[in-house]
Amino acid sequence: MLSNACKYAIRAILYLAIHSDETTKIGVKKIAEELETPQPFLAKLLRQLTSNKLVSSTKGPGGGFFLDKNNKEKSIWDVICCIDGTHKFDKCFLGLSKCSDKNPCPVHSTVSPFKKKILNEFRDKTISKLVEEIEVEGTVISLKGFDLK
Amino acid sequence: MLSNACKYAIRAILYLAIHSDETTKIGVKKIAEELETPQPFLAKLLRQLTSNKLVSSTKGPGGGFFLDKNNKEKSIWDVICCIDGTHKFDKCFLGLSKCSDKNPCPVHSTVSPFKKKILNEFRDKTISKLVEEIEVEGTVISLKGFDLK
DNA sequence: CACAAAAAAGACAAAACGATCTTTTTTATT
DNA sequence: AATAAAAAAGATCGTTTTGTCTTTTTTGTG
Ligand code: FES
Ligand code: FES
Repeated sequence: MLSNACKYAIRAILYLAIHSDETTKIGVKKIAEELETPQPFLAKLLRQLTSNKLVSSTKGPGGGFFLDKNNKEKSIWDVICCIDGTHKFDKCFLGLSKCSDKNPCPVHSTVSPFKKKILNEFRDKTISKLVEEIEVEGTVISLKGFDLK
Repeated sequence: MLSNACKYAIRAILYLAIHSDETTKIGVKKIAEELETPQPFLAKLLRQLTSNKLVSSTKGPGGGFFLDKNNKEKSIWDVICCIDGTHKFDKCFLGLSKCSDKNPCPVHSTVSPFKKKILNEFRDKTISKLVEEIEVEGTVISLKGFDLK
């Protein structure tokens, strides 16, 4: 569904949403370690997010990445648009150029409701709202330190 | 979600399910034209499907691809397993190594139910059942000839 | 048998994606 | 001013995916 890049980006944003603010900035190195993602790759993604106003950053010693008030009002959907673009969600599951109720493919009726619902949730829920949920539900953005067998 | 290859394969199988049988075989050329897919690429995929018993074929003049009784009892899921493998459905939406209710990621609760539902439908519905539906509902596996603006 | 039609097989090319590395710019601290 | 820490920028590399091409094998037909 999403590219690796996009998954890293979303997790990084959530990490920043939880652990950073205007006065607590975090460097790529730390983020990459915590999320167990390739560091230079993540750096590039963070740049892209920063230039699209989804993440804030300051250079120099003590600098790093963080989310400000504005950034926290963005949504997962904004991140997806920024990194992957929307076409994956527009396209038909079987590769027809357009997914539409007008000329549905044979799996349209099973796939389409799902797509719409997820899309709405991703679009409507702000990062800060999502972080609230994370704190309540105890969900997880990294498996670092987990002992999976 | 699915690779291009897999989408082509599914559509090709559905095409064959509708238009072929033991006595009416169809060549790659025709199939590729009707589905508007790259011909040599599709040929390779059909070979793969054939060697996995999802499609039947005969060589020589008058030969071609077709679905026999057995082939029509397979499911979309079988095609996906054959071409893409299952890992895309096992993996977490945000890229955590395992998607599980045990250590859910922040979007697990919105994504997971749908994944399960779709997976079941793909697994349980045979190709022949699906073709029945296609005939009733008038869904479409190619946009060839459609005038989309 | 000779021929032609078709799939089977596999080598090869191009593009997208994933990831790394090096250099430059900015800036806080000494 | 010098230094060092950090992001910004961009060049580069490897792999996977996608797609093409050529050759071989099989087989029905005249
Ligand atoms: S038309 Fe294929 S998923 Fe909607
Ligand atoms: S754990 Fe992420 S989708 Fe299930």
